Parts: sequence; C-alpha cells; structure tokens
Amino acid sequence: MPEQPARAWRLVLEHVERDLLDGRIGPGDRLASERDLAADLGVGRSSVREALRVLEVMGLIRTSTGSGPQSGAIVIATPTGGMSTLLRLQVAAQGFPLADVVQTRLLLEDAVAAALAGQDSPDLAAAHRVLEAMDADALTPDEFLALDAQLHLALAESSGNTVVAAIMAGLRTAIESYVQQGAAAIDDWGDMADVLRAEHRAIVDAIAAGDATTARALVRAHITGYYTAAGLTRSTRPTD
Amino acid sequence: MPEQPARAWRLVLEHVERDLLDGRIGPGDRLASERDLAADLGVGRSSVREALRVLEVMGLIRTSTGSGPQSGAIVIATPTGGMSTLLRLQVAAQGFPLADVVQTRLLLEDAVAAALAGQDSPDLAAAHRVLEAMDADALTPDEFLALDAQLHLALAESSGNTVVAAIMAGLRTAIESYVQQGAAAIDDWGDMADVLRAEHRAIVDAIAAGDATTARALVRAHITGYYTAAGLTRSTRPTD
DNA sequence: CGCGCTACTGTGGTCAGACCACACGCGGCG
DNA sequence: CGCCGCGTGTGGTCTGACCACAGTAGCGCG
Repeated sequence: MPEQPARAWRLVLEHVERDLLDGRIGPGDRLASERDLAADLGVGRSSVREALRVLEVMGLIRTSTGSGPQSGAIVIATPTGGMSTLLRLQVAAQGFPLADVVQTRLLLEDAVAAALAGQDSPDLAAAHRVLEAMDADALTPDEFLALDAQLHLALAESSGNTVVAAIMAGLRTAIESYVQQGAAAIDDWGDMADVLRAEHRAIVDAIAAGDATTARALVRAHITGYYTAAGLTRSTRPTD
Repeated sequence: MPEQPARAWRLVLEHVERDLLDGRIGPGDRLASERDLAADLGVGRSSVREALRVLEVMGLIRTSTGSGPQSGAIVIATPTGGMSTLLRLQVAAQGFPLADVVQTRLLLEDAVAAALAGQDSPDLAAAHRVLEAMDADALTPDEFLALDAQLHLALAESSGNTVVAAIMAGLRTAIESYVQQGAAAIDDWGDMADVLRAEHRAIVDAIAAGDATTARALVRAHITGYYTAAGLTRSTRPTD
C-alpha cells in the first residue's frame, strides 16, 4: 500500500461513508454540523466543507442554511444528479468519446425495452402521459427534446432498475448540448417530430403487447435513426 | 428558472467546464493556480478549492504540490475512479439497491461478451494473461477476487467502449465489500475457485470462437451462479 | 392569559490571511 | 564543469471572521 499522505478531506469522506455503511446515518438523517465534524475529526472546517461539497455534487446530501430540523446537511441519496454531472464533465474533458456514450445509451435503452416487454403488466402510465404532452403542436425543438428525454427516462424508471435509470439520465444529460445542436441541423423539424412521435408510440405499443423482440428493434431504429439524422455519428463540437 | 443564489464554488466549476467544452484546456493541460483562479473569478480561494476537490474526486484532474510543469491541477479525465466513488457512495447511502447493481452488471457483462464475440479478432491477450495469473494455487479469496475483477474489466476494455468499462469497474467497486463478505460464506473455496476458473476459460473460448449466444449464456450463468452461492441475492450488510 | 413580535442562536456560505511541505530551477560555490 | 542550496510558486491546511438565513424561545403588549 502506498499509504496516502492522509489528506484531511478524505478523512471526512471516509468517516461519512463509514457511518452510512454501518447504518448510523441513512436517508433523511442530518449529518453533524460542519463545525462539530471538524472538531470531532480534528481537521479544519474548510477540509470538512471540501468533503461535504463532494457529497453534495454526488447527490448524497443536500445542504440548507438556517436552523431547525431541515437545516444543515441531510442525506438524500438521489443518484441522478451526480451521475449526470460526472458523465457530462467526463465527456467535456474527452474522457468519454461521444460514440461510446451513444452506444451505451443504445445498449441500455434496448435492455429497458426488453425488460419492460417481458413484464406481466408494465406501468406505462407515466410514458403515456408524456406521449400525450408531445402531441402538442407548438413545441420548440428544445421543448420536444426535453419531453423526449422525459419519455425515455420514464420507461427506464418503469423497468424498476434505479441504476440503469440513473445512468441513462446521466448519459442523456452528457450529450444534451450535442443533441440540441443536432436538432438545429435537421431540415424539416416538423417532419422529424412526427416521425419521432410515431416511433415512440410504436415502441410503447410493442412493450404493452409484450413483444420484446419488436420493442428492441424499434428502439434501436429510433435512436440510431435520430442520431444519424442529427449528424451525431461523427464527432462534433458543442459550442464555438 | 429558480435562479440559484450563485454559489461561488459552482461558478468555478462552470468556468472550468466551459474551458473544457470550448477546448481552451484539455487532457494534459494545467489549470490556472488556485490563487489565480480565485482572483480571476472574484471568489475566495476556499471556494476554488471546493470546486477543484469535486473535479479531483470525479477523476477530471490530478493535483500535486511543488513547482514545475507537473505541479498544480492537471486535466487527466480518468473516469473509472469517479464512477467507482459515485456508485460506492450511492450504494452505501441506499440510493442504489444492491439487486439493481448486480442486475446492471449482468446486463453490461452480457453485452460486452456479445460485442466481443461479434468482433473479427477480439483482443483477448490481456484476458489470457489474467487467466494464467488466476491459475496460481496459493491465492487467497481476496486475491482471487481481485484478479476476477481484473479479468472482467479487461474484457470490458477490449470491447472498446470506455463508458461501459468505466461503469462496470464502478459497479464492481460498489459491491466489492459485499462480494468479499460473500466469499467468506462459501464452504469450500477451493472448489468454487476451480469452478470459476473453468467458467472463465469457457467464456473466453466462446468469445474467441465468435459464438455470441454461448458467450452470453455462459456469462449470465457465471455471474448469477456466483452471486447465488455468495448469498448476494438478498440484502446483506457489509460490516457490523 | 394569550397572542404576536423580536432578538437570539445555530446553521451553511464565503472570504482573508497565515503557515507548512514540497518540488522544481536557477545561481553561486567548490 | 558539476553539484548543492536556497528562492519561488504550488497545493494542503488551519484559523478566525463576517454574512444571510431560518427556526425558536422569550418577552412584551393587549
């Protein structure tokens, strides 16, 4: 073991993780105040803050000012935010090629569709609500894409796997700016929106019918089709 | 928009992300010094540090003391570390049920095996090296499991999808302590190790033969088999 | 006695300044 | 010419201070 030089903020991070693992604290509980943590662990308050900042960005805690039961750092464990931030930054820093992100999304969407189709009575209520919202006529591309993201996320959540849902949301966020840029490159957005609407309904119908094979195929065609049209198969730059 | 109260550290985070997206900085480049960043953005140095700490934990930068070209904060973009930390913490905070993590891993391993089997000449050199290392007789369960992780990771990396590889490494880390605990619950570890060795070779052989269907089936059996034996199908506690 | 307002207390958020250990690199010394 | 030492800039940490904020306790008034 290289025996890290025991950075103070890491001490705090490990302390909180230990408390979580041992069940001393859980979702909804308050962490000790920054000043108390600093005193307990023998580190400066700034080091405590650095650790809490990490936990906050990762979606583990929520911090609020003021006093009372709702103030301070509270364990929330909402993975989506942290996953989105991580993937978005990694894509920005070129740690993740765009193509790999798209491919991974394809893989997960495919699995989600198959899993849902295999369920006895998949909960498609949320998906149907979004489908109806997407029928509105006066949607801008950004609004439409936001609903599109909501639909795919609703399907992922219905599949019951929180990890897959969080990763999919993160992947989606990571390439959001690229997708929006791609939408601008599409000639007739109205046509494309109609095509996407039809594809969405076909996918949901196939899932409802329990036809996993068809659902998978439709999902693959839906995603690859859009990305090809938006020119996302080759590397693009988001802003310039 | 709720218009966040513009927290100072977030300003720094967005500034760095912008620089990354616009290509002003990239892998290998140095960030401005903490003091310079603080002065440029009009925030305190502690706020800069909180943002950099987040970037460091997420695997975006590496910081070193001293002077010279290798000192300071350097963009590295190694996603594995950040993904592992995120997933591990979320599991610890009960944001991710263990079952979902296992299921997601299964899904990804399955896809990796199929993708590799579909390649013309998959690069299995790394996998073979690990296979040989696992043949050693005097391996403790922990050592064996570490090699096992290395093998699965090698396969994921060979598949060429960095996102999938990073996520798989992260999932593996997240449940590491549970897996180790499960190993202790297995009656005859020597037998189990032999079974695992045989399964590994069968998987790699199926991939080399280009038999995707067999490879998928073997992978599923391999993983579910071990998790069942280790009692990881129901919720367990890592330490008590 | 009861209601409402105020001041207090404890929280995170931020900044400024100080000190340390460290590593590079330049310049002087042998 | 080579080597050693100190200067300089870096992150790492701590301290202390101040702010805004929210809940609460207590006081004063009706």
